[in-house]
Amino acid sequence: MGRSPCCEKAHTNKGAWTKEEDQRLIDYIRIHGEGCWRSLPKAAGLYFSLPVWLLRCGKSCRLRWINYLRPDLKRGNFTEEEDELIIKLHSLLGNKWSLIAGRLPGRTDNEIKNYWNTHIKRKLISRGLDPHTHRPINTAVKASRLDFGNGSPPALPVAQINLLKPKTESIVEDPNCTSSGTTTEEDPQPQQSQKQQQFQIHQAQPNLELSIGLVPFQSESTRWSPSSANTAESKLQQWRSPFPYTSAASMAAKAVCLCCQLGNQSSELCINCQTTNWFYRFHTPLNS
DNA sequence: AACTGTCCCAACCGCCTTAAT
DNA sequence: TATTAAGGCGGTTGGGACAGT
Repeated sequence: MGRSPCCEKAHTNKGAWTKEEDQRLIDYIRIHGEGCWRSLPKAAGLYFSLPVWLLRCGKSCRLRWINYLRPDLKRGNFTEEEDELIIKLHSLLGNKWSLIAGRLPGRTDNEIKNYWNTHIKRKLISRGLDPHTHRPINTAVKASRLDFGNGSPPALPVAQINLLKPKTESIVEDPNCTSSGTTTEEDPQPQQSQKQQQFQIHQAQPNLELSIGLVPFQSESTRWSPSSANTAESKLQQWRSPFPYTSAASMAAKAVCLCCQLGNQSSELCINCQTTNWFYRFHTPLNS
């Protein structure tokens, strides 16, 4: 019945890896390649090997290889370009670290996750942006009241307006707020209850999950296929596909310009999007 | 020098999905 | 088809490094 266990859990090592363990793992993967972590520990002599008992489960081997030993890892500090790209990708994908890592060659999901929690969060806060929602912290509630200054929102193509329609449920979790509960830098809650706030914001704001379809010039059928439309990967694909990006910076910059295009079809990078990750234009009068 | 607090990151934990039996 | 464990992922934690007192 079922699979046989890869190792005896009671006899596995935990904690920091030794150089010897690392070397055995590297040697094995150099010869046999990645994959089949299940059989690796025994084959690599990491499991029940004498004279030194080095006991690691396949899961631990995989983690060690992916996050630390892989030869294609970049190491070193993140560049400004990488910072911005991570911020842009996070605004689209949320805490999908593996997807974000997939767009940053040489970086691991664990590395990006750590870097986000230790650096970028603070960076966004210092810019006055909520690291969960990527919206301006102080204007979030005010902006939710749909004050468009001249009394009407910026013009959007009809198909895009449909995509931006809020869901019909009265209270729905913000899809961009599914991140960890570890953050402690939250602003103090105002008098209003959280549910009331969610309701109010949700009533007034575009559905961010849907608004991610940043592909104004694709046909409706290719942009919104029901089977794939809701996955983070498909959103990213939709966002990325029309442009042959040549660098992280151009990729990130183009993403912002796309946001502008939602409103005015202009290829110019608007100043509001530059400073507020494009949410600005939906919440605040452009000329105020 | 010793202590304390903070930062950082490697590694672990637990859950969900996929695949083997 | 049911069962079971591997694989993969995001969240969390432990401990070393460092700075300040």
